[in-house]
Amino acid sequence: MKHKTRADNGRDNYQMKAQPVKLSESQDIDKQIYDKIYRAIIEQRILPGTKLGEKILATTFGVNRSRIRRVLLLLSNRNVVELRPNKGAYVATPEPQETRHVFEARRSIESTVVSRVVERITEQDVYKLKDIIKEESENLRSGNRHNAIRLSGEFHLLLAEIAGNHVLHKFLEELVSRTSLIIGMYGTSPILDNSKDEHSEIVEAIVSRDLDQAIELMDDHLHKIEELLHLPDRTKEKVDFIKLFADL
Amino acid sequence: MKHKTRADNGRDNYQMKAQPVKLSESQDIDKQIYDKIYRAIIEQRILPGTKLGEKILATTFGVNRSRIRRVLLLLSNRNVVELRPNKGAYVATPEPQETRHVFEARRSIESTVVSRVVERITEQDVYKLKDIIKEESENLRSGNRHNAIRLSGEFHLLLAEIAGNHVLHKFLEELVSRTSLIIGMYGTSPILDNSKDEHSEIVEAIVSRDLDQAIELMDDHLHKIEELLHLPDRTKEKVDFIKLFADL
DNA sequence: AATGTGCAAATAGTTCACAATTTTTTGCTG
DNA sequence: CAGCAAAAAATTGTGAACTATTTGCACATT
Repeated sequence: MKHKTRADNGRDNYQMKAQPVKLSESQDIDKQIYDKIYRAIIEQRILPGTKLGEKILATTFGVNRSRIRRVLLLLSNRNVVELRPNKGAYVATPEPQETRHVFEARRSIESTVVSRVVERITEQDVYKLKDIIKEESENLRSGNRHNAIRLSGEFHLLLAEIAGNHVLHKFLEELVSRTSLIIGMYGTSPILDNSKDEHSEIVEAIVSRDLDQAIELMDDHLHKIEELLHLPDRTKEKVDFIKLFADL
Repeated sequence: MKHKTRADNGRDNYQMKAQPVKLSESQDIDKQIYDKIYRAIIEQRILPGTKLGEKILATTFGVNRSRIRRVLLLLSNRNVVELRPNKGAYVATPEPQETRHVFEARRSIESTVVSRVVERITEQDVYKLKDIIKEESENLRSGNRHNAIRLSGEFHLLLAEIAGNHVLHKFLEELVSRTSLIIGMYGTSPILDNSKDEHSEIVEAIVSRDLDQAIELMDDHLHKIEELLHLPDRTKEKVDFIKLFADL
């Protein structure tokens, strides 16, 4: 009961500051650069293993090298970029083994996501989901692979958004991008082709509020992608000493 | 945070970094500082909201300020620290709402973890788990709260390690530390007291290979913690405009 | 031809001074 | 002495110079 005279002038003082919120400039710049590099990687415009030199990136984006370093550090923290000390930053090259872990994690998280989505989905959300699927198949038909890849990821991320759990959404963001890298390395063509239909089925199950069915479809979908990967058979594989000992 | 390689079983994957690799020196320093700050936070030696000044940290650890900045950036990327532009770094202060998301994510991930653990657990693992539980209750009895908190988290992380999925382990690491912060802000005393018994029950269910029971116990355990939190009722709360708009 | 050595260029990593911003202190006024 | 404003101090943010390490290349050696 300390704020007695809030009726008149007190209140106005606070609200004066309201409008000009203006996020800190430099944080924005960092994020923009981060997003651009991130996007280029997950759309497979830059392939796994490619070196990301600091200088060239700095001049490309017209910023100081230290900014680039900061961004690369964060990208590496999300396993999209690999930082080799004194060597530089490289687009991450997921190991075949990593695949199992990533997909298991995805199944775990996305089944929870689907449960929440079944509870919370609105009509508007359905439109958004169908929009993405439509775009996905259009881009696929017109041969725009880059967009198709991104969109097939965004379908899953939109679900996480609808689920309304920020934590799960953020985790899934990382998993989706790692999946992109994995597909970039070991993917086969049917993966993207199947994707859009399976996405449709999942949406159908969700709108008919059939939780078990929706979860199962999601699970199958993720299993199928994993199975369609062409992982090198490590037992028969000829050892690539160069790569193996590159940094030891 | 650290897992010394389990000596024997190469049953999975990643031998984590063999002996003579010799990490780049400075990476090591960074990690040490990161761990120290991290630990201090999750053990609640530094409370949520505390400012982490760059200069004081730099002199404390006897390093350059830029090193501290790098570490703080990474800590903020894991939601343990909040970076307010031009203001500095602060120990994160989780919102009540965040709690729901964190616990939902934990239940999702840890039920998967438990499934894998039931499949893979060895006798040795059981010893390790029981060791932690024993230490937990000893520290609790002797009033060493800091250690008790950390150990109750490490129980869950050890399970994730046994599960053998690095991705889930890393996610859980973040979730456990955020849980520590949440308990630091909204925790009530019974949380830690119950913890060790519930951990024991979970281990029992796991060793008897009772998957359903194990999952249910884990789920209940996490639910119970969440329920024991004393979250402020946001709907009745008077809005503090000053604080709310402090930085806009 | 394959391996080794040394040097120069390129690249990554660190440091530090200064710029920008916030916080604290001080001093003034009613 | 409360309230405000200007000045001072402290802190965060940036960029560029400097150091350290790696890489590429020419040339020498066996």
